[in-house]
Amino acid sequence: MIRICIAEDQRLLRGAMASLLDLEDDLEVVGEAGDGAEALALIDRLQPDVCLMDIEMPRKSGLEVAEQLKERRAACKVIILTTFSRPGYFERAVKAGVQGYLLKDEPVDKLAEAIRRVMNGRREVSPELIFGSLQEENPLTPRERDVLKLAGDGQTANEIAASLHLSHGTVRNYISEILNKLEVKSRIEAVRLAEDKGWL
Amino acid sequence: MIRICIAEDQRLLRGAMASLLDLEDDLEVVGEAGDGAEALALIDRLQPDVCLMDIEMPRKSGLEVAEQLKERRAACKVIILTTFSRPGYFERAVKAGVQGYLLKDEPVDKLAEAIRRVMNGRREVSPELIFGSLQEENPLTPRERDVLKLAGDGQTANEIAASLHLSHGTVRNYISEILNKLEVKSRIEAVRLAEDKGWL
DNA sequence: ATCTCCGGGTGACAAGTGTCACCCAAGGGC
DNA sequence: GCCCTTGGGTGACACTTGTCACCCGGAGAT
Repeated sequence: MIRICIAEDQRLLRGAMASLLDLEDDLEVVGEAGDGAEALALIDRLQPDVCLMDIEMPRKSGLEVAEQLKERRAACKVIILTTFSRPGYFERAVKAGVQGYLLKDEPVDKLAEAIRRVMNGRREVSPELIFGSLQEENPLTPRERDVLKLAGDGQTANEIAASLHLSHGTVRNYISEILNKLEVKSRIEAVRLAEDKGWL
Repeated sequence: MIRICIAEDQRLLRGAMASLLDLEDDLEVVGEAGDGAEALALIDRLQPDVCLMDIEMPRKSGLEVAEQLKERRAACKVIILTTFSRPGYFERAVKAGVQGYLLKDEPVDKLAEAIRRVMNGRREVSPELIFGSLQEENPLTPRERDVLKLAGDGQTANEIAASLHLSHGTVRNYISEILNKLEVKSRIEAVRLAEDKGWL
């Protein structure tokens, strides 16, 4: 019997997946979590074989949870299950050593099969990921990311400078550099593009 | 037997809901669509009793579909099923005469019940909507919305002016007005806020 | 010990942004 | 006929943005 935890913030989808997986003879959903922090606690307590993990959840993202599980050398395997085929997310997930990365666009019947295959030591990845995203890695340095995040909140160059203890001019240099790395003409486009790719 | 169509772009959720609803004796899922245009065609062809409708879908949003069904005086009832409790969406849905508006955060078991109640002539609305959103109506005029949308794509005042056949100065007046209606300091914040509220 | 790279900084310029006061024409209401 | 609102416009001002050329000091490589 494979013991499963589900971490997913949309109650509807979470409940629906749990009901369906429970119908399978060899699968058992032992716990459900509605956010990342809860998921981590649940896995600690229940020691399931595998966890289906959404990425964008309140309190702690699925990627953070996966990273922390890796740190603690937890036995629980992780299958990321998300809407987004953002290259940045995928890259981070792989580095966190997850066993699977599936898109919510996959048909339901693939789900149980994927879980079984992962339990047999295989890796499961939705094909879109390999094509679309690989090798399109994050061109932004950590500092540039900091700047861009704040710009995304609508902060002005001066405000960003204050938040980051930099000078006003330096911030503008960073932004200028970001714009030409991303090949766009304004902060707004840069923020949109970076968010879209999961580069934050 | 209640005949149901499901319009939802996430295949996983769509499939899961279909399987679960089909387990109920009095419900039958007769069709599934992955985008708005497909949904409209499907409803035309199959004449189901009720349609579960996501909002943010490719090609045509669930709100557009609902509006067009109303225009054609279609018999099919509509239950909106979405992640977003955006006031603007809810308002539009009500105007389009939908019978239900549920959040994907609802537990699964509510779903079948909601469908039955709607078929009995009742209205079904997730409680969050009433509180959070009502009476927080869109403060933007149609023209202001046009301007803000383009600004959201990263267009400059001049570009927006050209797209809308306005003068550069007028565009800036609009933006200035938008900023103080929305009580924010920059276009970026304005775009974020408006998108978040569903005011587009 | 020198060289080069890198994070950070400066100053100047052109263009874009936000604000404000004010203008004009077309309707609507009365 | 008059008043008021509405959509659009102008011009000026101060500030912010984006770009560019160039400077500085510390760390690594050789």
